[in-house]
Amino acid sequence: MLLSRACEYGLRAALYLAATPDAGYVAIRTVSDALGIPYPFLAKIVQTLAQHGVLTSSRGPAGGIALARQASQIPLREIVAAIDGDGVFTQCVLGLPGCGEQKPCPLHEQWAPTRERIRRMFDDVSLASLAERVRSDDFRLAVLLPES
Amino acid sequence: MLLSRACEYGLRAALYLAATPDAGYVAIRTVSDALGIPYPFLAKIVQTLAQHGVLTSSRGPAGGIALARQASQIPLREIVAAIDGDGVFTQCVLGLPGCGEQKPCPLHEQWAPTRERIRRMFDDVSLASLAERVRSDDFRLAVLLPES
DNA sequence: AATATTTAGGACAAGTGAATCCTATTTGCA
DNA sequence: TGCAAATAGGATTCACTTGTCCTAAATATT
Repeated sequence: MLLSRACEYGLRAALYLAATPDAGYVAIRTVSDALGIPYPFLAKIVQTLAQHGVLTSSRGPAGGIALARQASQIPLREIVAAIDGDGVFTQCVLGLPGCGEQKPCPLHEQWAPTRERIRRMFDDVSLASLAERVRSDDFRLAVLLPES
Repeated sequence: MLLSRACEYGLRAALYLAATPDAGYVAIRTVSDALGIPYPFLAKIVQTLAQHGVLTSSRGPAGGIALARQASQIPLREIVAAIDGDGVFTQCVLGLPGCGEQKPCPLHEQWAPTRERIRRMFDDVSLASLAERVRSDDFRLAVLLPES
């Protein structure tokens, strides 16, 4: 698994927010119901994203969560880094600490450019670039679409 | 983390065997000592690799483990698949089951080719293509080189 | 002011991966 | 044949991720 489950949930929730036209606060419960994610777990995850400045939140009635910035200003990498850290984009594929140009592992030469491509994908793709797809019915964020 | 720790250990052990000139059976203890991997854990991992036909093993004195085939005939992917399964090469980055061309997730278009590149790297690189590097002193398989 | 609604956050429980332990079995050698 | 050395495999422990629960704090509405 490239990303932890928490990270998958966090990305899907952020994409849901980016695709929601209104843009006011959305209750976590609404998101967890729509995406089929356990509510208490998602609440923890968005809390982390709020602490890292990806989301803002408000308590009370009419409260909920919202993107902290325009969706075009939030690359996917920021969400991954907030939840899983940036190890996916930086670490040795064999898990050797300090693997780099000086003392590389035998796979470094092949892995470094591959890893770079992964990083570039998460850097270049923003929530905005995917929001339109989410809104269309040809793509999905949940295992089964909410209403059938 | 792309690969589980068990998988990292398995790859390093297989690379160690591929780089060992002799090619007789090597004791698991020898490998675990050389690479700084906990012996009982590595014993389990190589057991899995033997069950999948990547390694052969022999008990008793002068026993140990050895590559089941020529190193050039063992792509890295086979080792990864034996330990972690092939989910890394096939699954949706958002964890959505059945994500594919029909009902893709919003990231599918970007992820599919990236994932394909990862797969190709593990398919194209064999143990043999790395063995020479391991033998040289410019690459390393352990956190600290055994003898200093 | 009181109340209902919602997030914040700590503590807890369950499940999975990482690592260990112990016994059985195989094998080479004296 | 007996012994020592090594893997095989099941059971167990430990740690971390996943998921739940409960109380506190904030906020909108009446």
